[in-house]
Formats: sequence, C-alpha cells, structure tokens
Amino acid sequence: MSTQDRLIESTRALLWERGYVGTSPKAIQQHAGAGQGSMYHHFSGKPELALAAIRRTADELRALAEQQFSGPGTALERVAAYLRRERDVLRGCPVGRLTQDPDVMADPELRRPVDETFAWLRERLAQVLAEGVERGELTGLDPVATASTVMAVLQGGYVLARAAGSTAPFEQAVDGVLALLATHAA
Amino acid sequence: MSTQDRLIESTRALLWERGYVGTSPKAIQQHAGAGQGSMYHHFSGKPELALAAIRRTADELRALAEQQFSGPGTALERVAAYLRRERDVLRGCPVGRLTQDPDVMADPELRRPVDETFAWLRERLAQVLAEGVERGELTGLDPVATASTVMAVLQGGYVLARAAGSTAPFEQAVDGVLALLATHAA
DNA sequence: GTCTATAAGTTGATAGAC
DNA sequence: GTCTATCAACTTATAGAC
Repeated sequence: MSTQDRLIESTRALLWERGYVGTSPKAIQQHAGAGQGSMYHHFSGKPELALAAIRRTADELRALAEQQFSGPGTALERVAAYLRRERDVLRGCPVGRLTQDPDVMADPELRRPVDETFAWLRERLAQVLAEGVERGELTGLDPVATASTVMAVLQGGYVLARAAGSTAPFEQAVDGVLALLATHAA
Repeated sequence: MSTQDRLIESTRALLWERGYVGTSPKAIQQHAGAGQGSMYHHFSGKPELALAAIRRTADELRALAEQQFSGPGTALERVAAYLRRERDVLRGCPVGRLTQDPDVMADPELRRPVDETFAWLRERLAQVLAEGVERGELTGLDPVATASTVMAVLQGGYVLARAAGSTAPFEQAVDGVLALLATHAA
C-alpha cells in the first residue's frame, strides 16, 4: 500500500472513531507512519484528505449494501439480509457518524457524499420494497415511507447500541421492525 | 440567571451543536459572557461542566417524553404523539448526539446519564405498548422489541434528516413506522 | 517524495491580583 | 467571585533542505 493510500485508510479509521473535529493531521500521520512533509505533499490539507476518505467509505458502503439488495430471495428476505448483515454495531455507521460532525456538514464538498449515499440507499430500498409489492410478496405498505423507516431503524439502532454499550437494543430494534413487516407478507 | 447557570446553559447549547471534542472552555466562556477565572471558580474543568450540562439535558428530555407517554389517548395515539411532538429535527437529539462523542463514551461519569436516559425511554415505551396490548388496543406485537424499534426510528430519523439537510426523511420514517403499527391496532 | 524547522493560534488549565 | 497573566502542549499549516 502506498503512503497516499495509508494516509487515506488512516483518515478513514480515525474519522470513524473520533470524527472530523477530533482527528488531527498529526494523529493521521502517526497512524499512517508518515511524516508531516509527506502528508502535505500528497494532500493540500485536512479537508482534502477527509474528502478522499469519506468518498472511499461511502463507495464501500454502497457496494456492500447492493450485495444484499441484489441478492436472492423475496423483498422481505433481502431487507432482512441487509438489516442482519454482519456489522460492527458498537462502532456505528461510518457514514451516519459524519452527520454529527458540524465541520463536515458545513462544507458542501464533504457533505455531498454523505447526502448522496443516504439518498441512494433510500431509493434502492424503496425499489426493493416496490418490487415486493409488485410481485405480490408484500401488501398494504408504502415503499418510500417504509424505506425511510428501515434505514432509520438501522441508523437509530447504532445510536441505541452505543448508548447502552451493548448490541442488544440494535438487535431488538431490527427484530421489531422485521416482525412489523412480516405482517404485510403475503 | 447566575453566572453558574449561564455557563451550564452555554455548555448545553455548544455540546448539542459541536459535541464535547468540538467545544472548548474558551468558547463556553465567550457564549456565557464569563471570564476564564469565573469558569474555573465554579467548575473544576471541562468534564465537570459537561457533566452538569448533560444531566440537565437528560432530565429535560425525560420530562418532555413523559408528557406524551402519560397523556390522553390509546397506546398507539400516545406513541404517535411522542414521535410527532414538535422537534427541532435538523438539530438532532441532544442526548443521542453524545453517543458519537468518543471522549464522552470513554468517561463512565459522562456516559451514565446517556445510558440511563435511553434505558428509561425504552422501558417506558415498552410499558405504554404493553398497556395497549393488555387493554386490547394492540395485538400481535412484542412490546419490548417494538419499543426499541420506535426509539430507533426516532434516533435514525434525525440522522437521515441531517444527512439530507431536510426534515422529509424523518417524517417519512415516522409515517412508515406508524403505518406498520396501525396494522396491529384492534 | 520525505524530512526537519518554524510559526501563529488554540486548548485546557494554574497562579495570583483585586 | 471575577480578572489578567502565564503555561505546556497541540493544531494546522508553510518553508526549505535533502
């Protein structure tokens, strides 16, 4: 892995763990095993490095989600696969985390990948649910509203788990929404 | 309002907006119109001030929620009242926000009010739902899992709204879960 | 490409005057 | 109680040698 790549990967890890405000260029350099001059040679500063890191994280998250959405099974089974995919629940969502970072949300460039990722997820989930309705697998639900609900359960589940220091509330929240959805399965 | 109170209120506002890591004693002093010596006279430092602020915010949140939980109407109506209560959605939840603050979660004292608030909310919501089941207003749902789901929709709704820079995804998520719950109303 | 030196500003806090 | 002075460490860079 190149120094440039190590810098991006280190920024990704620190952004996830400590957020943008809590991540200093010095910490990134130490984590990447790179000197100060090296970092400023490859990137103009903290914002450019963060942008590269955020884009990579967003791309990865979309690719992972698409695996579940385009996988086998009914719409409900694919939504369940998405929600129950193996996750590091206590670390939270690396993209959702950024919404709490005022300096990220204040910068249109840094903010865009976050906005776009969630918009794509909502549309893709709504598509999956609409397919389920179309095929008669699901009845009596609004795909668009339900897509937002499913995503909110995921993002909120992370919050509850971190507050409790336990994955239990996350799992309960997922079980709860899947039980509610099961009522609408044909 | 006393200087001590102004310092606590300023810390509450800044903690909500910028988080613990992003809030400096200097910023608190400026916001409160207090000098450095004054701040260190009333509080031993940033952690003690944050603890006072977090406790006050947590107490307020519980009191507000209890208004909806103990209000009039069926279980489902009270859950809907809670979810649809007037909120500053784009600012997010002042308690949920703290779960993304590594320095808060690493300190057992600062963390406790966050943990306790969410635990209390989950139990209280489960109670309301269990009452609904008991009274025959709701059928075929698990009060404990559903309580976690409802809270997750709320916390996740904030995340989606901030990502989108719009309250729309929050409202969709709430509408979606209430529609799912309505299926279980007698 | 990577290194060291330097710098202006901030952070979180202490000391002591008033 | 509140103020100013001071502090060591850190933040986010820039400059220039190698």
